[in-house]
Formats: sequence, C-alpha cells, structure tokens
Amino acid sequence: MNNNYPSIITVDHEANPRLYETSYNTYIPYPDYTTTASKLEAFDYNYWPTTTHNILAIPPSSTTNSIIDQIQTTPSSSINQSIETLGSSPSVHLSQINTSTTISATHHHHHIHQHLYPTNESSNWLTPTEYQSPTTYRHYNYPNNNVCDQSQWSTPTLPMKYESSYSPPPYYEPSSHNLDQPLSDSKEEPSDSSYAKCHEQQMNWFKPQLTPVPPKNPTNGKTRTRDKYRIVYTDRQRYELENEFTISKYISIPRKAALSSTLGLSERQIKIWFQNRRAKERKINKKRQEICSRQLNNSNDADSASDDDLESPTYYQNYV
DNA sequence: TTGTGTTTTACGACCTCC
DNA sequence: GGAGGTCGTAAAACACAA
Repeated sequence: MNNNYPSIITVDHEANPRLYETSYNTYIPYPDYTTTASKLEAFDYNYWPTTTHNILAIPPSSTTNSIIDQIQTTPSSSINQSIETLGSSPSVHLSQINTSTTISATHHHHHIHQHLYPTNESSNWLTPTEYQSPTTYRHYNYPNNNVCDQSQWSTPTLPMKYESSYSPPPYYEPSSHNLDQPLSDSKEEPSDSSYAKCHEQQMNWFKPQLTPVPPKNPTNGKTRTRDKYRIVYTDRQRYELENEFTISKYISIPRKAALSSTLGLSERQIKIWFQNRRAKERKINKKRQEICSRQLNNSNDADSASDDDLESPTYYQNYV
C-alpha cells in the first residue's frame, strides 16, 4: 500500500472500497486503509451544504488505539462538531469509516436529493435505501504521528495535490479561479493556504453547475465537425461522471437526464462517455490479466520446463 | 521546442433486445 | 425501428523525454 502520495478512496453501496490509484489512473481494491497515523478527510460531494469528516487513525503501536470521527458542517461560523470515538482498533478499516459516514449522509438526505435531482418531482428522489453515500475521501499521513493535535484536523498542513484528471480542485487555490475551467487551466501550484479560501473553494465546488462549461478552446459545445473535433470536459464534469461510474457502470435513463441537467452535457454525450469509460475499464482489466498470466507463466516456468501453449497469456486471458 | 506515446471525446459499423 | 451495447478508430488534448 502506498501512503506517500495523495489518493482518493471511494466507498459506495455496490463495490468494495477502492483507492483511486494515480499511477494507474484508475481504481484498485482497497480493503485495508492504513496501519499508520493518518488523516482521512471525507467530502461528500452530493451534499449541500458541505459536510466534512476528519477521520483519524492512531497506529497500532499506540497504547490507546482508536478511531475518531469528527464531523464538521460548513460554514465554519456555525460549526456543529461532534467527536465520536468509534472504538479500539489496530488499524482503520473502511468498513468502519463507511459506517460512520453513512450515518451522516442520512442526516443530509434531503439535500442530497436536491443536488442529484434538481426537480420538485419528489417521485424522482432516491429513497433512503437507494442512497448509500458514494463518498470520496482525501487521505494523507499525519506528520510525526501527531494525531492528538485537534487544531490540525480541519486545517491540513499538507496541501493535497491531485494528479488525476478526475480529481476535485486543489485544496489551496486562488479564490478567483474558476473551478469549471478545464484541467489544464487549473494545475498551477497552490500559493495561498488560507483556510477560509479553502472552505470557499469547497463550497463553490459543490454548487450545481447550471450553465454549459466553456471548453479551453471555445467551440460552442459542438461535437465532431470539420473544424472542431471534440471538446474537453471540465474537472467537475469528469469528476461527477467518474463518481457516477463508481456507483454503476451503466447509467440509467433518469440518472442520465439528471446528470445532463446538472453538468450541462447532452444525454448523448453522457451515454458515449459511459461507453468510452467501460471500454477503458475493459482495457485496464485486459492489461491486468495479461500481467497476471505473465506472472503465472513465470512461476510455472520455474516449476516445470513445460512450454505447453495452453498456459500462454492468450489462453489464460480467454478462459479466466 | 519537438517528437512520440497515451488519453480523451466522438463517431460509424454492426449487434442485440424490446 | 429505435435505443443502447461493443469494437475499432479519428483527431484533439495531454504528458513527457530528449
């Protein structure tokens, strides 16, 4: 497990916890969170207003092993903090984290509906059993294992830099910056570490996008034409699409309509994005299988000198 | 800066399902 | 017949080494 670079952990009701692996640009299984002192900030992107969880883990070497969940609702002027000791544990496991955040999600259920379905048609709303908190986290280790200094919980001292194109905006960013600009316009190194600005960015990030996003090279949102081939989706559009993909590989008709309205993309664009995303998934899985089969072959070669073609990568791939 | 490889949008061809 | 699936591919956008 790699704790040395920023990562995103996603938990939803369909899949096991996954870590957004920046080096692979995809998700990988993430059953065990960490065994070192660390901080996990959970941003529930379907919330309005923002809710932040700071989940701390004390390393197994500590004599007072525990997991502490601090729930903080922004804006900070009316902070409603609750600190809950979830119990002793040698390490943090995502099942426990998921439990705590799901409770909070229930508290904000109405807001979730408003965000996902910008309509007064309550029949379109998700039921409590349908919504299972597709939550995204930011994670980094705590310096010097100093998890007892609560002043650090909501004021990160280690700015997160997201390297994935599906990432939320950087933590510290000039407040005048437009978060809906494409990725290439928003990768400057952060220079301002104001906590207030940090919160402002979070709040802006959650606001529904009501107008179509201008691409880096203005194309009036045209699709393939003779002069303009394609547009580049914004960070937020890609992030929301990616988040939806973690919930389900196939987009439903109501969700497609809702996303179309929220993101300012046509339903056709969303449909094709999912098709392309599934193709990407298949490509990644194929690569993994090839790697696995290669490793299997190597181990078999070590055991026997047989060169039976049934053990070739192609055979393995076809029959796994 | 430039060349090159990869990823991201978008589409056509063809298929299945209702 | 229409909608949406996969597969293959074009071309823009991007990443990165030299």
